[in-house]
Amino acid sequence: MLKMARKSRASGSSVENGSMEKQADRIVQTLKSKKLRVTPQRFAVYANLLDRTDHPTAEQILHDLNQNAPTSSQATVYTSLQALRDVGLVREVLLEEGVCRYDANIAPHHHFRCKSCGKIEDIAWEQFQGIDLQRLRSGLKVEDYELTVRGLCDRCDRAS
Amino acid sequence: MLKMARKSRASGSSVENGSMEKQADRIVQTLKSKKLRVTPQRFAVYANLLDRTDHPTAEQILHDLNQNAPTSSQATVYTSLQALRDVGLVREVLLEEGVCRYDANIAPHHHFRCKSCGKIEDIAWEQFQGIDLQRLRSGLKVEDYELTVRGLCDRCDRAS
DNA sequence: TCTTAAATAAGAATTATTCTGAGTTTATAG
DNA sequence: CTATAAACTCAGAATAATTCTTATTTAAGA
Ligand SMILES: [Mn+2]
Ligand SMILES: [Mn+2]
Ligand SMILES: [Zn+2]
Ligand SMILES: [Zn+2]
Repeated sequence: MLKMARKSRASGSSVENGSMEKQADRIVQTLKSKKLRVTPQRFAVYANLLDRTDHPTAEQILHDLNQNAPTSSQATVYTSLQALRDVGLVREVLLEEGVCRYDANIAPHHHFRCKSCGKIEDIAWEQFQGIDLQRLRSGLKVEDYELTVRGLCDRCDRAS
Repeated sequence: MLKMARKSRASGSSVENGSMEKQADRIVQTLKSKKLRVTPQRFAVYANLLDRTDHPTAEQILHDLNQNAPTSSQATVYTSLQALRDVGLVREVLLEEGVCRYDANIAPHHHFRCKSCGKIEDIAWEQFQGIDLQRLRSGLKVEDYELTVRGLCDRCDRAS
């Protein structure tokens, strides 16, 4: 069970290229910098999330990780996600009722969700500069904000 | 069980004032206009939601309605909310993981959520005019959007 | 290498929501 | 004012997502 993380840190086998190793090292350093122990399960969850941009659910991550060899239990995927969220390495994205999605992109950004296929896409922060939060009711102290845009993605728009 | 809706339509008793009646009539008309049958339970759910601005959960509505006499079952509160949402008379507000809140304010508006006490407050649509959706990646067809602002409310800001 | 606080995992528990099916009610048409 | 049929309600069962419990294992520092 430990193999994977070990392997990523040890100098790789024949087919592995250097960039994957470097990425693994970066993940290890990131976790350590947050005082999180580097376990194979936690590593796998975070690496998986960093590797995708589709804002998966816990269930989808679990399925993806265990699709070949068993890697993490359900409970561990949930607690890994909580730990990663608690230290600010991942955030949750709430756009549908009863569905909690996760995102390793912690830079401020907005989201677009296709009403037809459910696809979620990041919108760069710079896309919406003009937002003037000063005009909010006085008394409210703003810490952060985010825009949610809904509509049709390319594919679904064409199909309809 | 039927009493409440009947009473609201019949010419009122001694203590009732006219505006409550008118409000009840308006609700009845609104439901009819959406081709929803006017049942006491559905009326109660919608009236309750129109009467508050705190974006309650289904559970909170249920509790509120049944606090004196039994009014609606849990299943009925859920299906009433679904029916009201399906015809566009209420919308759901998703700001916390695993919590679905409801809102009878269907005019476009934004939300503020206090990170400390969880209070949710509406932000008028006009507050943020400057948002330029044209700058979105071409290919995405925008249908609507909403801003979520997080921070501290008056009370929590003062207390901290 | 030793030590131990932290993490994992299987399965039970909890919680929110939906489903089922039998009985009731609303709205309408005669 | 009835009769009728589709729509609705409700109790309780079912489902699904997430959390909890606890015994066992492990990462990482001394
Ligand atoms: Mn994102
Ligand atoms: Mn609102
Ligand atoms: Zn789509
Ligand atoms: Zn507050």
